[in-house]
Amino acid sequence: MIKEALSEIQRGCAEIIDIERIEKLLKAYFEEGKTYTVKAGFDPTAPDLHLGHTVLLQKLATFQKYGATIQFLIGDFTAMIGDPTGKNQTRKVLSAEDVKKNIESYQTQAFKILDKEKTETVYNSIWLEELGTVGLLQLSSHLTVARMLERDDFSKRFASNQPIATSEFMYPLLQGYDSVHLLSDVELGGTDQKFNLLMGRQLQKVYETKKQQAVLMMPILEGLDGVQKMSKSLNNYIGVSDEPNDMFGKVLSISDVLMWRYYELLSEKSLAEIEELKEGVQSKKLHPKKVKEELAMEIVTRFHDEFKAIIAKEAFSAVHTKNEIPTDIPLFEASESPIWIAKALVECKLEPSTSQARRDIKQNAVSVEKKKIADEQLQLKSGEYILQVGKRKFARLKVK
RNA sequence: GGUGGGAUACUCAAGUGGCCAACGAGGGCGGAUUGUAAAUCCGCUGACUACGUCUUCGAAGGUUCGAAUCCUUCUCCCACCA
Repeated sequence: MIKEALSEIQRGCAEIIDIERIEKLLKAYFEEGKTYTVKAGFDPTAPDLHLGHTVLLQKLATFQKYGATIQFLIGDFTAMIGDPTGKNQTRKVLSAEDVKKNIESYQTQAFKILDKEKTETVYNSIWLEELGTVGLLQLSSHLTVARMLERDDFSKRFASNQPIATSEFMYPLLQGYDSVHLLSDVELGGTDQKFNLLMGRQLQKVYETKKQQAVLMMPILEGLDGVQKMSKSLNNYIGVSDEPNDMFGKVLSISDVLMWRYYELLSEKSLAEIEELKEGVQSKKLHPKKVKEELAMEIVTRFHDEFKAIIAKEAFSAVHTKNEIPTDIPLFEASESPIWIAKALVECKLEPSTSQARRDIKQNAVSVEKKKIADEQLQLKSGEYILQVGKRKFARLKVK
């Protein structure tokens, strides 16, 4: 029982520090029903969650299954500094208002995965504001500049003469202090958080809390391109609020190699099952596309429901396999009649400019009513048209 | 505070008076192929109903028939010294 739980917890992890402690916590839970706390911090800067975030959330949900209470820490105070991790630039400071605004949307999305009953939401502004200047100075005496510069991201920035704000040095200390205050048993974070996470351990010791949190690090999920980390700014993400059709399509668009990564980190299937699928594909008993579809179904079902997932799958196959036109295309109304095709494409937001539209027409990428057009001077007279650019951009246009 | 160097399109990076809407690479987009996979090949990649016009090379002025390129001022960044 404990073993099973432990292996489920270990799955997909990049690194675990002090796994013995986790084992002890599990033992206490199974044998005596004792619960424990798992802390995870959230920087309320990105109100739109994507699958990269859910890797961590899913792991938290696993802990909840095995007796943990999640300390869902909103870094409303630290967000005002901005986590320097992985940044090569000083981050813009968020206003208190922005922070507040983001939290709500963040949580509604997070509770699609987490069990609300076993989650305790805490805000670090409460104790960090109380800390005061004296407390802050005491806290900062526990970390030397040399130690701080050991950190990869800082040392790189330092070496390449990029600015590092003094406040950024405070970030790991404050995050660590959160663990002191919350008496966390375990803390979860991304691999990029290692330094910050370990700081919590160290500070718990310094402040004699009689706890030393175990640290569990999850890998950073790659985005759709398979190379860079999933992020909104790189536009390579699958958002938890994406429409079913979009979500399904995006999963299908990832590469076969990346698919296994997603399986490991996002699927609920057991590792054994995944291994079986892998072998099936390798021995050519299974078509990789089928396997990918299965993953897409699972993900869409999680964030929407099974019915919608089935619809999405059908819509996908209609459009891409049978080459039909999707049913849910946006409708636009032309500003004039007749309207020049290039202008029409811009008005339907299929193209950013008439120049681009013309180029695409030249390249044989534009269809009207499923027929490729070659004449870039084409005028659309009154009627309704289905316009298409490339393989996946559609719009319906009404010309008066 | 002193002395030098730099800022070019989404990113990196050429270009030092006309041949520059600006080499090249990456990315992106499109076409062929396909499973909206990978790999490969080809084309496009400032705007404008366009063999032309307009706006772009940190900002503002100036010199010139003509400037990304020269001059002046300003802003930001960096190096070395203090």
